[in-house]
Amino acid sequence: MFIESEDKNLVIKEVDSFNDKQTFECGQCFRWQRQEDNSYIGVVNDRVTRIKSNNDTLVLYDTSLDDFEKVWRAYLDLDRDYSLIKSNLAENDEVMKEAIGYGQGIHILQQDLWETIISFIISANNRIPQIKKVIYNISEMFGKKIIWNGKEYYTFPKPEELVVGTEDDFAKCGSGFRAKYIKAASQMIHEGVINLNAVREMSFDESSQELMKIPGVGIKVASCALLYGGQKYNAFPVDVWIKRIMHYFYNMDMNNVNKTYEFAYDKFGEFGGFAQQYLFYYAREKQIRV
DNA sequence: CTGCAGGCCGGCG
DNA sequence: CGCCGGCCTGCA
Repeated sequence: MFIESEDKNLVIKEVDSFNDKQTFECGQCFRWQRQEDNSYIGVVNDRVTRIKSNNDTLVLYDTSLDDFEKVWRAYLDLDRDYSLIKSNLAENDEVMKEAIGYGQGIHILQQDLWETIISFIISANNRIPQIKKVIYNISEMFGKKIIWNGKEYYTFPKPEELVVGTEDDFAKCGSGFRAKYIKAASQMIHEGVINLNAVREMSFDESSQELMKIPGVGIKVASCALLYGGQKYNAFPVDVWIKRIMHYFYNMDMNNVNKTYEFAYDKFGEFGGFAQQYLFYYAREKQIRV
């Protein structure tokens, strides 16, 4: 991988399999918006960028090299050996080989743990467009305004910024019955009842137990938050799509989620999170139904 | 108008 | 314990 600076843009060449659509639309993030030219604009921390991938080349528009090194390089997970992960998962598993073929360019973004906790609380029994809308509204109401290329964007509010919000405020953002969970999560994390720095150091089992002390956080929400925001790569979030595909591919019982979690943990181990992403993307692309 | 979405909670057997 | 109905809200 090497980086060229052209005008105000950065051109990253010989990237290890990064595909923008697959990465931004595999269900892990809610703040990337597809543009008319199929590039994606996203907000991370207090930075904004526009990204377009083309085979092994990645362009970040209106982005400085300094920001790339400080934010985007790690966030986009550009230094990981995805070829190694894929060959490990595909070994002796025709099903995974097939799934990987559909999402070869998926990267697991290294997001902020606090943001993923709130985002996936909002995701419960909800639809993706609505989840995105609620997160945008919350950012607009409680985050900081950023001007980028003459347009307004909003940071995702930090715990101290969100904790001042009332349940009613969150409901006005469209979060529905999850408003009380957002309120509780903000308080518990801001007051240190849940210490995210400590959570980051824990194993997946310990950290998920810790996060599930937050109302509105069950095993699925905890797994998502920890995989996407806590770099716990053995997490294997089981949602409806994963239930379907695990039934379809591995003959798992649709209504025995615990067994699916056990099976995935044993089978995929430290690569569970990556396996989940390939399976999820495949299931959605192929619209796998029971 | 019903049904339902990337789950979770609480009450019941 | 495991099971199951209900849940904000918006959209098909």
